Amino acid sequence: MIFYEVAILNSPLLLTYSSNLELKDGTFIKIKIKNSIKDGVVFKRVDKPKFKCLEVEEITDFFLPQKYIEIAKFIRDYYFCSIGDSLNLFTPFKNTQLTKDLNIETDIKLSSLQNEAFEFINVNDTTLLFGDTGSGKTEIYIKKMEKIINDGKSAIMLLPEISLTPQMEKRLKLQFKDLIAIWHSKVTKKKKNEILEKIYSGEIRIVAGARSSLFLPLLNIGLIIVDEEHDDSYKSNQRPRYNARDLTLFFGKKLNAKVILGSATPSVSSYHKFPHFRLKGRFFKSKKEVFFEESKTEISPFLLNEINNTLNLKHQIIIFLPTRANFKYLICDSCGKILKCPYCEVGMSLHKEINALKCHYCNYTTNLKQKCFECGHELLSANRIGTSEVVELLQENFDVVISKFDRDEIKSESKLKHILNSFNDGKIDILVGTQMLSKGHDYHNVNLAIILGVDNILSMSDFRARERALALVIQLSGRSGRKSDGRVIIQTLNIDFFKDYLGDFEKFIKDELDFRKELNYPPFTKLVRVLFSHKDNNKAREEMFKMVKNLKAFKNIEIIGHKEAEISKIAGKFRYNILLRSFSVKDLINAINFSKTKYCEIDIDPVNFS
DNA sequence: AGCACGCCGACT
DNA sequence: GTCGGCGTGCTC
Repeated sequence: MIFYEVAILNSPLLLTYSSNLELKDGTFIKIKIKNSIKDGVVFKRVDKPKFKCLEVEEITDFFLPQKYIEIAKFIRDYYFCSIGDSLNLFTPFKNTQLTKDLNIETDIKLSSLQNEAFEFINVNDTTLLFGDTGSGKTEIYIKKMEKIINDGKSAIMLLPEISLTPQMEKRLKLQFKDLIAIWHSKVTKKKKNEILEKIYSGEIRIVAGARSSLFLPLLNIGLIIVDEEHDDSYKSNQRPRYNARDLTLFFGKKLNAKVILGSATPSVSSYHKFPHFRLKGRFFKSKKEVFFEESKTEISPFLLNEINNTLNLKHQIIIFLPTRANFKYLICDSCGKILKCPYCEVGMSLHKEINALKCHYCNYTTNLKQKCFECGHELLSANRIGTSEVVELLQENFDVVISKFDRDEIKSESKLKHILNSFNDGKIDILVGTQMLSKGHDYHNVNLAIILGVDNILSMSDFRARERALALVIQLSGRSGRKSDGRVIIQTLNIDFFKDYLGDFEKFIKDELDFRKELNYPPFTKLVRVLFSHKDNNKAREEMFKMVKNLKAFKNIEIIGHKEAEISKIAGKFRYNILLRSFSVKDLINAINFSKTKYCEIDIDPVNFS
């Protein structure tokens, strides 16, 4: 009998099992635990233990190569999860892969500037491709992928889930035919299995997809591209809270693959860390005019007039708002309290079209209440303005087709395709939407982009609020006038900020880096959030204090704050946060390892502080 | 006494 | 994670 330590997938356990056979580390097996069959991965061979142990139930032909196990260990150590949780991210390899020599040719011709970028990528392990909207980043990606395929390797291209646009898909499929697959959460299980079989057989050599694509079993990866690298959706918001963009660099080093990070509005930290190539200019030379309206969020007579003029010219309009639904909480006219979710400390959002109140954190839904929860008063009024209300308001003023474009409206991929097609075919005149609007969609005939409520993003208590707000406004502005002249109207009380930087994001990054250096913020330091959540409020608070006390014994780390979370309750659990900072990653990780308690969740490099 | 529920510790 | 043991507390 040979004994093995086995990592149980999706579990903190590492248990010992036996087998007559010699098993390689990384072999996927089935084992019995408390009389039920679970999936496990052979982690390492061990000596015969003192306790009696069970035999392995089944040995599969799935496995992870040694280098991937090393990556999994890194994820375990860096993001503070069990090896089982870390291994669970990966889709295993299967012993049938074949490598085929291929010679493909795309019909992409690069401009001389694009060729310069191509050469720049060749001489650097990691490149930040800082290219304006429409400057031709995708052509460079395609050309690079073509070369990788002809070198006998494979490639992964990461995109934010939401920006896996039908256009991008069409474009890649046109160039790479059956060599490429698209992978994201909305692909059906059946389709995913088909894709996997083709990855195993070597038919598929490129995957373009959301962050989970990084963990697919492509053989001999030579290139990993992270498009829209600034996007926060690369960060997972469940354990392990990894950031796929950051992990890409570790994958690149381990697998000896080239990494390209691309964005028109790169993150301040990527700009600081990696050599960049600047791609300026646009293919469709067009004029763009930016106007500011110094006001709070409202559809003003000025905006109505602008909309009217654009419609008269038979052009289309996009209108952005920062949150879905009506972003509208009900407030009691008598006691002034906001109607809150019974399970979360957040206001219930008004969804008029289904006559309901919804909690955007736990999804609790209730009928539209007529009375105040607190005092029973019957006159409730709403503050703030959301997509539904804008649609309603515009519909009263204009006899045109107006569609919503947010997470409530776009529930499936077919719905996304349908609305985008209708919009590009001119069947819809105005699109009113949230962040979704900004994600790389190619609207041909949009001449007016209206940006509302950006001050809500700018004023968030988060050191990246300025970066996020400016990037969003630039991305949205890029949606207007892609093939003809465009107008952009920004409603804000912070005109100076946008005026200074809208035309020069690089200047913003440089100023912001000075600012962050001064204030000891990333990328000059490392931040960690530690979250405590428990249904017993006292328990959650006490656990936080326990860890704060433990942490005080360690040097070179700073406890920036420890307090009740901004959203103090979600789904019935009370929440507390500790925010830590250090110049030394090592000291920080060490301190956490020796201070953490059972109920804490560690969030390294957080993007969300609430 | 009998049963439901929730907490906690073990699982190899 | 998930299961089962056990203690608390309520009902018959």
